Amino acid sequence: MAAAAGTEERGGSPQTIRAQLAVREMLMAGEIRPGERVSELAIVERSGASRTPVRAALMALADEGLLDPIPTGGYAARSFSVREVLDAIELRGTLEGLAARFAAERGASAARLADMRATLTQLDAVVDALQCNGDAFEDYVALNGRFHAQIAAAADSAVLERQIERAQSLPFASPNAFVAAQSAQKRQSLLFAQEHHRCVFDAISQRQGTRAESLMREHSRLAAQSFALSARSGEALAHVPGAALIRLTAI
Amino acid sequence: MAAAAGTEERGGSPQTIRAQLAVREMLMAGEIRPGERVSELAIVERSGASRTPVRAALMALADEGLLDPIPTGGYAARSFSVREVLDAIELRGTLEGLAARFAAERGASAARLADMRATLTQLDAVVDALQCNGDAFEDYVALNGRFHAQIAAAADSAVLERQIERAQSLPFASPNAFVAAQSAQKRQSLLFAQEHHRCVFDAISQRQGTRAESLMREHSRLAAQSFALSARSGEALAHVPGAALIRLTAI
DNA sequence: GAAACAGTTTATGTATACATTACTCCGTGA
DNA sequence: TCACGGAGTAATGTATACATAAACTGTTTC
Repeated sequence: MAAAAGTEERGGSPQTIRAQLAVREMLMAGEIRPGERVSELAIVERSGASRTPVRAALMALADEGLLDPIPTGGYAARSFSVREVLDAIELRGTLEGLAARFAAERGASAARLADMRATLTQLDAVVDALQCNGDAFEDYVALNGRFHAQIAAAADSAVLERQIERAQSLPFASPNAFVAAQSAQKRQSLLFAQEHHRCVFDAISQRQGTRAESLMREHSRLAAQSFALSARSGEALAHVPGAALIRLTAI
Repeated sequence: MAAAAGTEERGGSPQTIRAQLAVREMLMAGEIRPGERVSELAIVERSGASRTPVRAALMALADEGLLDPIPTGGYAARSFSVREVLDAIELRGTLEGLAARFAAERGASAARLADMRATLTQLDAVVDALQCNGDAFEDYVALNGRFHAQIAAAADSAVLERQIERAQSLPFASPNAFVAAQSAQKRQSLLFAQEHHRCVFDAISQRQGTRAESLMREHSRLAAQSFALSARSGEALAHVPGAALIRLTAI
């Protein structure tokens, strides 16, 4: 379900999608371990689709970064180091920073700004609720993702939006989603994050491109720090298993 | 040949590569016009490969941004506006700016720095030669591409390097390659570009991350201006045909 | 006992046949 | 003349059969 939120309008044929989901499930369930070869036949048996759409699914997943092509043929499940995760977070922040700049310089429409403001208001409510219980965390993830997507869209650049989508599709773009709600410290960082969101929004609506960009990058640095902290405290493994990485977006 | 320089180690099966080349050739030759549907059967007849590898090739090209998926199935040749080209150039500059920062902050190895210095020296010679005749322009494109690739590699981040590769693979990332040599004004801009290259290199070797990043972004702005000028003077079309866009890298 | 070679098995690369869907064209009716 | 509908065609989606290459295992030899 969490995965579905990020892949709402995934293009592709029905059987190809089924095969993709099967691979994701197998990775989540740990049936395929990092570094291990992903056999076409195994996916065929699991998904019920034939080899052609399975091949298409594997190609797409490899392109997404979830699988690694093997030189002699076929694919292997990838594993990720903490440093790679940090790089991915910074990369995403850089791209979204550029988007924030574009949104500010090109002048986001009043309708877009209103939408973003609405999202921020909803986020406020969810963050408040999170101070009491952790149940609303899925909501936070969804709303946060929406806000970031709204900025990417406000940049009004299909080229950039596409690239951001790709950077997000990196499974490790922000894998701290599911740990972030665990400690009080993390909840506190969500308050900071929400403050950042508001600052970025203000900069965009005031057409301050440079400021919007640097704020967005600073925002991503918070996410990186938060993840680095988790990694150091053992909440995240040095080599995070692919299973845990399907989760999406936070901070 | 120019295309081959950028796609040296393209992975994939033999027949898939043949099919990809066939599509590129058909786009270059204008046999497929922007917006037009790319028929699988046409590629099959042209390339000699069967439908399975042709499908794989089309998927890869669509992923590269050269083709657009049609909702009901199949792909269409894309066309690009001047603004999209400018966005792509700025995007690439932003990513390479981040790479320059990483290279500076993480400390590129002496060997890497020596390699970059060697490339710069060769570039100097080629730029000098270009002041006399335009024959050496292919060399300039190749060397320039190598320098940029060296920076991407010096960042020592597989995640970022991969993303840069993708941004470069956008066919319109810097399509002014083949027009840049035409006028004396353009040749002059290559001198500026080379000056930028040296500045970026100095910043990296002096471990000045922020300066390296901003210099790289400024460098990309030069490329954007150069292209914008070409576009305004009619050297580039408002909607550049895909044919002209297979060319790679300049400035 | 270890290493190398050969045979077998299993995997992917490739080709093609079949099914299904979308688009087009022609005809009929208003 | 225009609009609606149906049939035909051509496209992609899917499945499977075949070819080839790689990996593994077993045996043999040093």
